[in-house]
Amino acid sequence: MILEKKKAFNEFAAAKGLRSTRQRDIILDFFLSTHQHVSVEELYLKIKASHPGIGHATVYRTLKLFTEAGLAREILLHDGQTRYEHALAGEHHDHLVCTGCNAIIEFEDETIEKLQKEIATRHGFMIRSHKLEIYGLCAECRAAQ
Amino acid sequence: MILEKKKAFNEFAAAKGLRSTRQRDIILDFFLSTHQHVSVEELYLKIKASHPGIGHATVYRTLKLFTEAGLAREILLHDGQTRYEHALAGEHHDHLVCTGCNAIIEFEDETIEKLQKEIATRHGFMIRSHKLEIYGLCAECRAAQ
DNA sequence: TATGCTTTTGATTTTCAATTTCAATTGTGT
DNA sequence: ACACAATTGAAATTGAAAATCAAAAGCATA
Ligand SMILES: [Mn+2]
Ligand SMILES: [Mn+2]
Ligand SMILES: [Zn+2]
Ligand SMILES: [Zn+2]
Repeated sequence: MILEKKKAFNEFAAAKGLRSTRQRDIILDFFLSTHQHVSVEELYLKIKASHPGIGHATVYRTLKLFTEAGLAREILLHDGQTRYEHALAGEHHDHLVCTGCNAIIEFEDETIEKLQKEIATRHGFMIRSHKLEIYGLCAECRAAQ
Repeated sequence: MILEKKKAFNEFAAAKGLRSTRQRDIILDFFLSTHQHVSVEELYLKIKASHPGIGHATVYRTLKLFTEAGLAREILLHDGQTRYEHALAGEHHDHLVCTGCNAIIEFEDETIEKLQKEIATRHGFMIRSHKLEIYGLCAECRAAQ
């Protein structure tokens, strides 16, 4: 799993003529070992603990590279922080976001996806991407009210 | 239409103990006479032309008030600028956003709304709001390719 | 292994939207 | 008119993200 992702990134880097650097290896290791939906700052701080030399800019740049390589997906929720999640080829999902505890629940709905395509067709629109986010309170936060 | 909105805001202001000010009247007039999905900066510049004294901060603050009052809805698309649209009581819609010409097409789909509720229920989640944005190219931008 | 060229890095600066600050101004009840 | 709280707006601040650029590192070649 992790090895496959590393291989995929190496192939992407080779195809693009990118150099292999210690920093990119470290950032990839940390990214692959995080939970989903990590923010750049969170990842940066985690890395900094054991690799104090690595800078903000490199983390920002490298996550963009991972996205380009298809390993990561950028998530922009309503809190002004860009987050990244692990992207799996051919996989797509949307998010339920708890405004109480910031938990994120993933879901997929084939019917919703299909209806979106129909709406786009009806308007002569060609879909490139979409985002569906449902904000509210998760079961625990509702109980804690 | 416009008079009703003004009345609605006055009632909200009265209930909240807000004072009636020249600035809020002006900003409301301009907001009500704009097209949909206006950014704060766009609205500020429009107002500034005839009312140079009005400041950024007041426009920001007042649009937040309109949102609280239910006259406006905040829209955060992928361009880093908060936009506001006219909110109509009981009305909801989502957006097709053209990345070519920045056109925004509105749509409603009862089935999608219903499916979202079902998904939320399945996860014990209480919905407070949601956003569905479909990004891509509108018919004209496709043709112009 | 050394050379030379190019990419990459990271401290720092810059950007930009949005918010905060706070002294001056304004609205409102008395 | 007065008192006092709310409001305003210029300016400063914030925070995320991008840009800058000299130094460091990677890599092809000798
Ligand atoms: Mn996810
Ligand atoms: Mn709209
Ligand atoms: Zn929660
Ligand atoms: Zn278009």
